[in-house]
Amino acid sequence: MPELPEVEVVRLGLQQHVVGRTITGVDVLHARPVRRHAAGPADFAAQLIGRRILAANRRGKYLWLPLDNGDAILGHLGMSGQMLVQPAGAPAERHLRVRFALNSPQELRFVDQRMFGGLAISAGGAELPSEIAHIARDPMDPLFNETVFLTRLRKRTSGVKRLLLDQSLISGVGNIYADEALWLAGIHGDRPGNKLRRADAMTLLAGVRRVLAQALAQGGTSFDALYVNVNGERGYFDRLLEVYGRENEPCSRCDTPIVRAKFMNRSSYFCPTCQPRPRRRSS
DNA sequence: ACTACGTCCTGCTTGC
DNA sequence: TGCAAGCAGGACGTAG
Repeated sequence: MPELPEVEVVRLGLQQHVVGRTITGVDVLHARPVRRHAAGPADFAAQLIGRRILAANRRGKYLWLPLDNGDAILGHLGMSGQMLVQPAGAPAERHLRVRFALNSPQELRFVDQRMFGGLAISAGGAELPSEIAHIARDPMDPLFNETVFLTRLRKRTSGVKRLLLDQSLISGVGNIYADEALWLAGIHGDRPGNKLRRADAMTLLAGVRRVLAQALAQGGTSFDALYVNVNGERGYFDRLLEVYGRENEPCSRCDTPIVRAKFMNRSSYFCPTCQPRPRRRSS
């Protein structure tokens, strides 16, 4: 479940190991992850041969690699995507989808079990791919406009959890860190945005920033091992999590058992004492 | 413009 | 033991 901290860890790894390299070969092993490249897998590969990678950038949970012809490789890890830097001769991973040979002993591999993620070429997208122009800046971005965010948030009628997951409003937050931030702020995710006082909204934003920063600070080791664990078996964020995945465990603030609820076909975790449910909207 | 819901994927876990 | 259903979930398309 890569969210901002995990994607940023990947970006840093790409910056270190891939930027400056030239692509000498592309092997698309499964068409699905390049589905957003309309011209198809063969064209995807052909266009990239010989291109040099100039940088590794991120907007929200999207990554892009600007190329020396003004285009960019645009990527999203989805739920289970990994960017791995491996020795060229290393055995193929079970879910290896795309392999990039480089002018280097190492190659770049896109591995993705569930294939919600993918790669595409963004024409002229080196600066910022037009495909992700609608994605808001993330709250750690120096150019994130706090005032605009707070104002927009407090005009919306949806529950704040849904709003935190709206990447056009604020990017980088997923299901896990949304729950953590709401717990930090003591706000229930069902509270409508337009029912938040400005101080509540600011507390919530502070919670988002705090949990993202803490997770990022813990996140450096995964890519050093050339492996980003996105399947949750051994996530090193586990010990930081206060509510996510902790159903029936005592809240660290008040000992009330954490509750799990269904939300948007997925789970939400919260403390019913620290995060009281809003009064139900009369219909 | 905003809201809400369904869909895409695979593999692990759960239940009968 | 076997099989099916449930579950995980980010982003997008669609309808209202």
